[in-house]
Amino acid sequence: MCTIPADTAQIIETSLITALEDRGLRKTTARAAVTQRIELAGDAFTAEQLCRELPEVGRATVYRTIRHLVDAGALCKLPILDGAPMYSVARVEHHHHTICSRCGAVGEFRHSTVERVMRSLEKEIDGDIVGHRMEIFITCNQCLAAIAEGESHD
Amino acid sequence: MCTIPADTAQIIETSLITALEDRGLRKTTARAAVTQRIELAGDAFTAEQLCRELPEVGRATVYRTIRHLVDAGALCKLPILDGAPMYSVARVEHHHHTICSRCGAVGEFRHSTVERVMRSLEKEIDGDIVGHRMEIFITCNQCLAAIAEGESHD
DNA sequence: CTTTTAATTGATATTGAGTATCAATAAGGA
DNA sequence: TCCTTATTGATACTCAATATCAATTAAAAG
Repeated sequence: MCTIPADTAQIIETSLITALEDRGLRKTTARAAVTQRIELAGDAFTAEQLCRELPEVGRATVYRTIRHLVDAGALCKLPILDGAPMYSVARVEHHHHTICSRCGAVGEFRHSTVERVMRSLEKEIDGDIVGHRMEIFITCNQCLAAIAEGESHD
Repeated sequence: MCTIPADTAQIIETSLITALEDRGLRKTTARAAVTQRIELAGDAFTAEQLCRELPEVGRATVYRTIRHLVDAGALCKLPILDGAPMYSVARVEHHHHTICSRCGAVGEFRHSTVERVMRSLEKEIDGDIVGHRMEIFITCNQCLAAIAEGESHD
């Protein structure tokens, strides 16, 4: 039984739910709630966060929907060094991520040089390159400001 | 009570156990067994693999020793996309990893261009860069050979 | 609109990785 | 050798994620 209240249940035509439909999956109330929430939040999130924010959707369904979105290439799975992986909406075809090591905010960037590095590495590497992953750890501007603010109060 | 048999218990002066001693940690039979095993194996490994291979050492101790080695910078923790992280001995100061997506073999490489890319990214990125991580997914030469072998048998 | 069929859901149980606890034990300096 | 403190490891626990499976729902067919 799906117990999603009417206001949450409203199905909005979005790219995430479309990504699921394109894979032959049904457009259900639960999936609409999950994809909508991801899109409205904007930020990166963990599976458990989503579960907490959507108590009306079962955990199993939240996890399944996330997996489908990752399989569809609509979400990126970011393995964090400690703890559960984070997910962020893939807005551009191929990109990398910045992660603020103070607040956890995730950003996206593209850089043509990275692709060029890959090609030049192909000679050095003992096999065929099939993919790569790169994360840059930063202290974001907001956190830098917060730190400066905190110091000025001493 | 430590129940490590005599042959496993032999304490060998190695860089890993030294890394622990340098941090003021005691040279114990259990830690010697763990570090020795890591060095003899050579390959990357998961914590659970180590536990299975060293049933005479308690799980808690295996996990604690790994954590100490990572803290000391003697081991690299590699977050794998699915499942438990892998660990590999850090042989050079700063480097990146290749991971064979077929057999899981982990290699190490350095590339000066990666550092140059970091510097050039500093302008584009919204904050201070404090670190980065990069993994290249490959099909290693052994796997390429195995695939070719398999195909020739059709 | 109703029927039909297969996909989907979600409460629950289960797995698996990793950590906390704490009494017993071992390391290593005095 | 003794003494103090770090270390160990059996156990219980937490947390993330998955498997199970009867009840429910989507949507295609009639």
